[in-house]
Amino acid sequence: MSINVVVNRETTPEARAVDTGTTGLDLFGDDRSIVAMAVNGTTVDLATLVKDGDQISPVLMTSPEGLSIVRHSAAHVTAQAVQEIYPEAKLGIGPPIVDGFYYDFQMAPIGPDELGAIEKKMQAIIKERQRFVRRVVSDQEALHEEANEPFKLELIHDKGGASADDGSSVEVGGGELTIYDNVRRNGDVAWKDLCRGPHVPHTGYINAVALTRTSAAYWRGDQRNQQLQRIYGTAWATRDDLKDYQHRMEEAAKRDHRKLGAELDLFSFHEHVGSGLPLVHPKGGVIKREMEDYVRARHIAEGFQYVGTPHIAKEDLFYTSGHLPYYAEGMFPPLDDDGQAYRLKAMNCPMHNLIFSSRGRSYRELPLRFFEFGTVYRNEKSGVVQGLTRVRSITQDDSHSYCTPEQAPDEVRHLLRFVLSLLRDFGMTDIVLELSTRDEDGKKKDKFIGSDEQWAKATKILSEIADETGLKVVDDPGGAAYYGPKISVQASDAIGRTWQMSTIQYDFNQPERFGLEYVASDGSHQQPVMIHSAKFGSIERFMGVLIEHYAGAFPVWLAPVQVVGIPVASSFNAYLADVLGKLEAHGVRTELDASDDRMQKKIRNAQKQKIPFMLIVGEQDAEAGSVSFRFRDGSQRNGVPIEEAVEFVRDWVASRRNDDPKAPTESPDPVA
RNA sequence: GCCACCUUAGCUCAGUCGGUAGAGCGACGCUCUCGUAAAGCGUAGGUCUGGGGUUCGAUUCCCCAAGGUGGCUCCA
Repeated sequence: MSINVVVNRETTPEARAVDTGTTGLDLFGDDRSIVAMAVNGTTVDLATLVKDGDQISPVLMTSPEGLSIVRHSAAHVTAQAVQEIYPEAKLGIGPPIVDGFYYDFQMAPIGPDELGAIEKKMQAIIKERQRFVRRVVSDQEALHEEANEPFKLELIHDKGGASADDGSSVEVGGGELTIYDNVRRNGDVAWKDLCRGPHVPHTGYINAVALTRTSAAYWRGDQRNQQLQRIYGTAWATRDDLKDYQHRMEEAAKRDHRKLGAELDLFSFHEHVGSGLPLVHPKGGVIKREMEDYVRARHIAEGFQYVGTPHIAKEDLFYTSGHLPYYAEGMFPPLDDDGQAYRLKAMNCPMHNLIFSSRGRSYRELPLRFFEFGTVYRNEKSGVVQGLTRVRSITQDDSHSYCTPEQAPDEVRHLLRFVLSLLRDFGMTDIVLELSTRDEDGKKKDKFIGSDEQWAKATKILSEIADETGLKVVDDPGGAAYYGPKISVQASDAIGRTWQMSTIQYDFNQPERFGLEYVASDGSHQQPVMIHSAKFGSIERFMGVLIEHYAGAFPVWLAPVQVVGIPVASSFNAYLADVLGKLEAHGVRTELDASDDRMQKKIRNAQKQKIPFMLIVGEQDAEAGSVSFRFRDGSQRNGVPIEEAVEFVRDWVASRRNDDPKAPTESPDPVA
């Protein structure tokens, strides 16, 4: 194996001791390890990197570890630039994160306008190629050196209390305190920061960095603490990588469901309705209806019974369920009707419980599965609503399975398999499971009800079944519902962002609260276990995710308009209308573009609407009794006899396939 | 809920250092009847998000509200 590296032997004493016999190699590190960081340079054999028994770990700048080091170093340069411009700014923490880094400061609020000046200063620091020099200090020295940095002092006292998003401490670690100095060529220390490291050898390694946004963030992520100003940036090994990243962000913005929702006329929001309350337009309605129809049919096939419940109920019901007071702040305030308080429902389970208990239940009926599209209302805080992915009226494809304790594991297994198969039917295949459990270290223990034994048992069942799927399972301690642990399904969209979709929750509390029971085979009264599950989580969110997943180019079966007829001139309208009529007889959704636009313009419009089939007819097709296809990918299939074309489209629509129709590729040279 | 930023025609955006506004697309009308991503000409369309204040005068400056964007916190 060989890597590309560049040399500077003066970085550390350890590095100086290594003579690799090559040029262009930069070594840096600390007492425990020496690291060679590679950039685009000459190729060096790794064997030459071992000297006098020292093992040198090579880090490619483009590797995850290398990028993380580069980003963390970029965070330092950001902080250095900020303190040069705003000397009163106090340092929080500055860890690397996915695709970049941030640094928190206590300072007057800044906005995007200030970022340009900071970036300019950073470029100057980078140009100076200031060396990052690691220094081990005693607690006393650290306290003395960081006397002007109150947040760092707090970290020194706590020895590493602050953690980055990934849970690791970036400031303090390994049992000893270290300070990194940024040293100029002439030996002056330009800046320093309490930091665990490691860092790149010098600031010149940070050659592709950009500040991206500002924000406020609570010190140590706790709402009770003061808010600091956070500056986010992105950094990459090369400028090309940075450009690629920026390009990816632009592409992601293009498929933003909020933008596509307007462009494709799927849904809208109106300030007179309220934040987070979507209005579904006819074309969005088609998608919603197709989703619901399919999901309803699948549920019925899987043994669920379709039920219906009202949107409001007397407040007492939610006290019985425990949602009040546990979930009070997520619910809308009470509606008063002559002294009787009603609430908009924030969940469907209490009402399903009442259907269960409406008559005596036998063990022979179990598992009993109720399902509905229940719209629930959650009073999300003003800052959190976002497009369709975070709304205040949520249509859940909600089901509750009531079963005997013995049946519970199989029911969970059944539900999980069902959920995964449904997601696959919608083209979502990149799936990660999350196991949300009670917070065992007790910080929020009062948020959960039930005995330790119940929790342990339920958690064990879910954990084992999650593992059975062979999918990646991520732990989410403290993320459980108040009544029990849950498995949630995170699906990735086409550009790799993950979204929480489905959820399967094990509930031993509500059956007790509602006094649910069934008569067992021995005549005794027993309490069922209840399993909540939502397959899409919310129809709205899933629709938003689907829009982004397909970038608006829905598979044929979901496309609001499946076929558009485009006449070359208006004299072919009647001919096309006839063809479209044949398709509609098979349930195909069609439109005829009879506008005054040129054919080219109509194609452009259909293309922008991402309609899967364009049927084009001019004189040639009209005379031949045929039509010509143009597919979304731009490919064509011309002169197709009408009957064949109708059959082709009909079959495609009926198949619910998720791939995209296109012209058959030419067979590769049949004669030769 | 917190911080920053944003809100001008249906959409995307100019503009006014305080003197009540403009383009492109879209819509509508007319002409053209055309073979695979934008024909030409014309017309209509705005209490410059809402309310209050400062001012002779506010779309522009200040305050409040609503809605949105990016984060934080939260998310059954």
